[in-house]
Order: sequence, then structure tokens, then C-alpha cells
Amino acid sequence: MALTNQEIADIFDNIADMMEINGENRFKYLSYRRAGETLTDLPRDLQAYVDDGTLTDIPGVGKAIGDKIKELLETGQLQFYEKLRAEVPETLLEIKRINGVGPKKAKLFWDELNITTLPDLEKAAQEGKLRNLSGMGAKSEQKILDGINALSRNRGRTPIGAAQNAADAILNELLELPQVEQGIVAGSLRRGRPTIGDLDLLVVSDEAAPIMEHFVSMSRVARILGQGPTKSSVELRTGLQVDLRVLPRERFGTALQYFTGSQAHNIRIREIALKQGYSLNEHALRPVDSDGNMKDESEYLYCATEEEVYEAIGLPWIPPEIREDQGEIEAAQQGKLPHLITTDHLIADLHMHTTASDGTLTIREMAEAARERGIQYIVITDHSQRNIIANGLSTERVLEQQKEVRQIDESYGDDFHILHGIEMDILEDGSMDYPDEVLAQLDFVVASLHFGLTQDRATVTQRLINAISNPHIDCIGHMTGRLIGSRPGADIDFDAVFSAAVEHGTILEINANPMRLDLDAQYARRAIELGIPLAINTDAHSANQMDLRSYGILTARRAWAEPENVVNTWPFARFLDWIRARG
DNA sequence: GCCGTTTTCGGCCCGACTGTTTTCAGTCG
Repeated sequence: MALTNQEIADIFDNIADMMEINGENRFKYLSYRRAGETLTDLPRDLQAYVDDGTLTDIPGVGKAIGDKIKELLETGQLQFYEKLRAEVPETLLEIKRINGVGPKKAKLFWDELNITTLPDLEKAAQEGKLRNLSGMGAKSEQKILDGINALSRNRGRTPIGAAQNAADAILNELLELPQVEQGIVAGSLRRGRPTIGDLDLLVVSDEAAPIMEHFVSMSRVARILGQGPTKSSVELRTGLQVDLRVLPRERFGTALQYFTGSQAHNIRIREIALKQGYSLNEHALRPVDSDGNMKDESEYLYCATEEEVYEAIGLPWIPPEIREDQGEIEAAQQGKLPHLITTDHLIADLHMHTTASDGTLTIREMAEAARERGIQYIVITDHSQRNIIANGLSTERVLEQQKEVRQIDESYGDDFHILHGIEMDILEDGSMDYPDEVLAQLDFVVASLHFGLTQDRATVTQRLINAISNPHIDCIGHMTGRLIGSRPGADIDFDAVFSAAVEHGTILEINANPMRLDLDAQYARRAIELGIPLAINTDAHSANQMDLRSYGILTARRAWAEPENVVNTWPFARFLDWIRARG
């Protein structure tokens, strides 16, 4: 069984941590960490790059790391890594994950007290053995105990929907303070990543102290991690970490650019700034002379908007969703940034449920909810018969439902359109849940995996290809079936599935539900490059869930999607032509 | 270890906060 990209990325991340603890050259271990991050976001299996001879075209992958990837793919092991593991106990990496403990402290505990595991460290802290080490004290010791406690509370990254709700609640509370002019979300939430490590909030104000005081004493705060004049960090009772920065209006542009990241994007941006004679930080662009000396403060360039920051270094504004150093900077330099899709472009929703299966509203109620949101046409797609728990429709019921859809559709005249479809299960044995003669009578068929998600890669991939090859099936819904934070998606050969989609012209869905966001951006971007049409669908089971389409838009924007790439932007007549042409 | 419209060698972003220090190292993002 070949190692996955993520498994190899994790190995490189461990290598970086171990080298850092070993005190090795900073730029060396940063290279491994950078490579790990890049591999996580790749749209294809690493083996495919090896086969193409394009492995070292991946940014951050040179000869040394490329050879290590090949060794891992061929043998499942890496000599270099095994040697490191023999030197540095792997359990030290767990200790390094404690907030406030870095490589130096981990090494200190190991060297001085022979501590290599979390329980040993906790015991030593409780017995007061850490405070006597150099650079340590009673406070640091207590911080470590708190940090170990927090480790058991925190369960990794937070899904974007929950993070957004938490951010909204905190910002609304802060906005009630008289000193707060404006509050905005930055960080990976602003970039639309499907999961968020911690919240970065930015507030505009000339008077930071009372804001910081209120922030750290909110009732939802479990622990204060730091509190300063411009930056404070807290841990919420939910385990989520929130960082707040307060800056004056005239620095808002540099601050927002800086705190939005990504780190990789910002490093590139600051390198470009340096070449243009500026040192860029969150406060200003500061002119630097050729000897590297900072000029007088009177010559600092302050930016109230992000546009001014990018303009000052000769670039157009880059949308946050694509700030990942994955080609956006080169595109900006060449004037080739994509014109990303926005929520306003969405005039259709091609996947939703009603009371006929497991939705909460009737066909007409769903239609009204869509109309209120500016949607011009929808497809009703309840579950098919296999999905018994969701009250899936038998072939008789689905044909019966069609009559009702037609009736309601006619009542709207040309104002609004309702098509009739189904979200049909792709069965475990690779067959379809309805016979072709039933599918042929439906306007639009979304085919999805709900069962057998843990089957082996070849089997799941073949099921998807079977669906894509069926001429009555128009769209693949939430392809991997993942539920963020609770269920990994099916193991799929994306290259093979994409090839089939190209051949048959099948639409691939970006499911907008924030627990799904499936296809994820890296795959959606690959699909766009291959010319595969995408759909952004809410899969709504209620009216409120239609508002979740903004998350689908974020994901599509992360995939560099322009309106033309997404069928939900097409006028109704064009969409109708398209489904008729498919027969 | 990676990378190249100033480089195949010599660079590699930048600051806030904490706790321990008597001016700074460690950690974080």
C-alpha cells in the first residue's frame, strides 16, 4: 500500500521538528516543514508527479527532498528518518505541542531530566522539578501544567462554520465597545480554509487597552495566553484559541494584509517589498537604503487599505482566498489573476431536499426560500430508495413527485424555474439505485456515495467511474463523502475519476455545506484546469442551509474558479440546453 | 535544503509577548 501524500507530509513535518530539537540549521528544517505544507495541498498523488518527471517542479521540492519522496514511495520507509528517530525520541514531539514549549525547552527537559514523554513531564512539573532548570521558574512550570491540560481539551482544528460563528459572536461583542471603530476576521478563516487552527481578529481603534481588557475577561474565555498593548491571545471554553490585534485606522491595510497570511504568501510578499526598497511589517512599509539601514520614520509609508499595500510594491490586490503561495504572486506579477466567482454570480442551486425525503420544507417552501435569496432556478433532488434512513424515494414515489414539481413550476411562469431530479445513491456493488429508464425521465441526476465509503480505493473509484459513465447522470455530489472533523472521505484515485469526468462531460459538485466542502479546493482547482464543469450546491435540507452557499463560494474561490467554470452561474436557458443536449 | 529578471553561491520575513533575565532567549504566528 503506497503512502499517501498526507502521510509523507506528516513524516517531513516530524523530520523538521526533530531536526529543530537537534539544533540543526534553521533553513534546513524549515525546508522540510515547507515541503510538508505543500504536499498536503497537492491535487494529485505524489506517484503521479514521479511518473511525469515533475516531482521537483513542486515548489519547495528539490533534489534532496525529491529523492526522499521517491524512497518513501518505493520502500515505504526512509533511512534518513529512521536514523533521526533513533536519535530523537518521537514522544518529544508530543511535548513540543504544548503551548509555550518549543524545541529548546523540549531539549532542555530531555537533556537535564531525561524526560521524553508527556506523563513524565507532567509528573516532574507537579513535583516542582522544572522550576530549577535554567531559564525556567515557577510561572513557566505552571504554564506547562496548564498547557498539558489544554492538550486534552483541544481536539485539533475547528470546522470553518463553527469558527465563523465564534468569530461573529466575539466581534459583535467587541463592536459594542465605544472605542471599537471596526472589527474584521483575518487569518485562515478570512482565506476560507475548511478548518481553522485559531481565530485571528483585527480591530480598528486608537485606544487598545480597554478593548484588550474586555476581550480577555469575556465569559467564554477559559484561559489567557497573553495580553499586551496591541496583541492578546485567549483560549475559549470550546478549546478554540483566539488572537486579537488592535491597530489604528491608518495602519489597517498593512495590518490586515499581515494577519490574513498565509505565512508562505507573506514571506514572498515581504521579499518582493525588500527588493523594492521596503521592509514590510504590520505597521508600515519602511524604506530601507542599499546598506540595509532603515530610513527616518517620517518616510514610512502607511496604508489604510490592503490595495495600497499591494500597489506600493507594484502588484494588484490579491484576493485572500488564493493567498497560499500557490502561483498567485506570479499571476499577479503577470497581470493574470483570475476574476473569481462571487455569491452574486450564483443564480441556481442544483441539489436540495424536501419533506419527501429528509428535508424540513415542502417543494414550494424550498422554492420560496431560494427566490428570497435571489436564486432563479433550482433542482429538487431528494434521496433515492437505498437511503432508507433518509426516507429515500421509491421509483413510484419519484415519478409521483415529478408531477407535483411540474405543477408548482408552472405556477411561477417565467419568474422562476423548478426542475426535477434526484440525489441517487451509487450502490456498494457499483450499480445505480434506479434503473436507466427511471433516470431518463428525470431532468437532472446527482449521483452520490453515502455507503461503503471505507471500501478500497480501486472499488470506490470504479463506483464513481460507473456513475460518471452513465449518460443519465449529470453530476457527482460531495465526491469523497467526508464530514470535516468526524469522518474522513473515501480513498479515491482522483486522476482516474477526473479523466472519466472529462470524457463524459460530467459536472462535479462543490458541496457548500461547511461540514463537507467536498470537492475541496485543491481538487476543484485541478478539475477546472482539466476543463471539468463545477457546480456549487447547498444540499439544503432547510431554508437556512441555503445561506451556506457562501462557504461553497469561498471554496470555489480558493480553487481559482471564475463564473464561467461554475454551471450555477449559467442563465436558465443555457442550463436547459445543456441538460437537453445530454439527453 | 531550496532557489535564481541583481545570484549555481550565498542568501533565506518580521514583530509581539512572556518570563527569565539585568539585556535577552524562547515561542508563536
